[in-house]
Amino acid sequence: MPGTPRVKAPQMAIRRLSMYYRTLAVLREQGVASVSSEHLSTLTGSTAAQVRRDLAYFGSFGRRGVGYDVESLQSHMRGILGIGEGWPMALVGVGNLGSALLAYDGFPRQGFRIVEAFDSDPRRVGTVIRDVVVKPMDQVRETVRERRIAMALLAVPAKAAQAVTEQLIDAGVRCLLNFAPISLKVPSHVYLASVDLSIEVEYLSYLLRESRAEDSASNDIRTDVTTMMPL
Amino acid sequence: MPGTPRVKAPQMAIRRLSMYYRTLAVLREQGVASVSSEHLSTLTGSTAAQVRRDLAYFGSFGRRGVGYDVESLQSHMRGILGIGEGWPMALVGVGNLGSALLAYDGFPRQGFRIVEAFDSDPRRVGTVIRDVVVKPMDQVRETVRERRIAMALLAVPAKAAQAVTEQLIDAGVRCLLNFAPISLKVPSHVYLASVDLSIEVEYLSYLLRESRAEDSASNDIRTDVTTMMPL
DNA sequence: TAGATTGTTAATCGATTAACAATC
DNA sequence: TAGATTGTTAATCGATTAACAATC
Repeated sequence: MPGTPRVKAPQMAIRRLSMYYRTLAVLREQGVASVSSEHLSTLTGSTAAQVRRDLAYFGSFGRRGVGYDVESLQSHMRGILGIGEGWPMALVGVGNLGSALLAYDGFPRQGFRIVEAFDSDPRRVGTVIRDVVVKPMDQVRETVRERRIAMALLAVPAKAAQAVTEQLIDAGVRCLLNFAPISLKVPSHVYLASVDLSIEVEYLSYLLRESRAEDSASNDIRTDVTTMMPL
Repeated sequence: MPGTPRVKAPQMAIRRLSMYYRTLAVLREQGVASVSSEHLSTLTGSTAAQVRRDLAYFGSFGRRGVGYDVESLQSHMRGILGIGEGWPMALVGVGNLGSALLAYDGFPRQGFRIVEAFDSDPRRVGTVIRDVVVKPMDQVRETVRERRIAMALLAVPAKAAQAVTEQLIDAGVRCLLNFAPISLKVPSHVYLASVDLSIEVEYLSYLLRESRAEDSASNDIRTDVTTMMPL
């Protein structure tokens, strides 16, 4: 059964695939024709073993003793990740973040396009951002169904997120990228990824405190000594 | 040595701590005084065993047979994560995304505040967004040092990201939250977290393709049968 | 005391790393 | 052929889950 992975690839391996893809695109622009797992690993901050292991989940794309053809490997990654298929996406919530997502050029560059936007605020409904007309929430169902939109971006307040999620799923959305700081419940046939800014910042804050706690732990010893010295 | 974890907590455990904290805040608003690991796990989409294991990395905060005091546990989480300490943050890159980050109220609500913003575009320099005056890049060093800013948000184009990163680190920044779609290289004393929208969307795209491939794999059988039928 | 629920230890699971035979 | 580098298997590492003794 070609195309079917023997063993399921770890989530992190898929994410690294995106990194490889991106790096291969840069190499290609630079006119580099061939790359080794070693080279690719230094460029992506991975290891050579991991690059080979990650790729092996999906097939064998290189030549022993030679390396990988940049163009061919890139197009394999492209195919696996579904890049450039022009997936239409819906955006719900056109506040500050939502507007920024509409304007984000990273999506169209990878072949993902926000083709519909919705908001519950009547003042926003009807406004046009980047050629997209903001529609009211009660048109979610019809529009998503009609345009067969499978992916949606959720940029609404935490309190509204679960209800909107259910609306979207009911309309046929299969993939959700959630920006609201809340853990959404979705049925098992729906895929969910989350971008949670608070979690990221708090994680950094934790690391910072921890490193300072370590510093002061070793400082304690010095402090102990210092207390024996006259001020 | 109190406060020092016996075993290092996994990165994911820290991130889940943020979720617990957030959920505890909601429970407290609702006037709930006590919570069990079981209850907390259903609210956060975790498991009871995981909640207890995660907390155990940092101490023992509950009472056997009773559960956890919501207020006390929340304040422990707050302390561990460094929430509410009023960390001042710098933002570099005041485009669409950067502006949205400046306006994002989730940061101040957790006690993280963007107090300085920088941009290389002279047209943006001098503009005021949410009481923050956008400064030119050549003031990064002085400003970050003077205000002892340890955390920075990076919302610049991928091509500029590495250079800006080095500028920030040179100025004394210890934590970076990167929004540019590139893998940054940082020295080991600097902490880095990344929000990469392309990776998230491509991950969802992969899952969607994979699920459809599985469908069509079973469809193949049906299709084989169908080809034997007259059109 | 009996029931509940934690904190912790041991078992399981999964992902990463290392090693190397295959082969260009 | 000798050198290089892949693809794959085995070893290691780390995180999650399950079980249960401690104890409220």
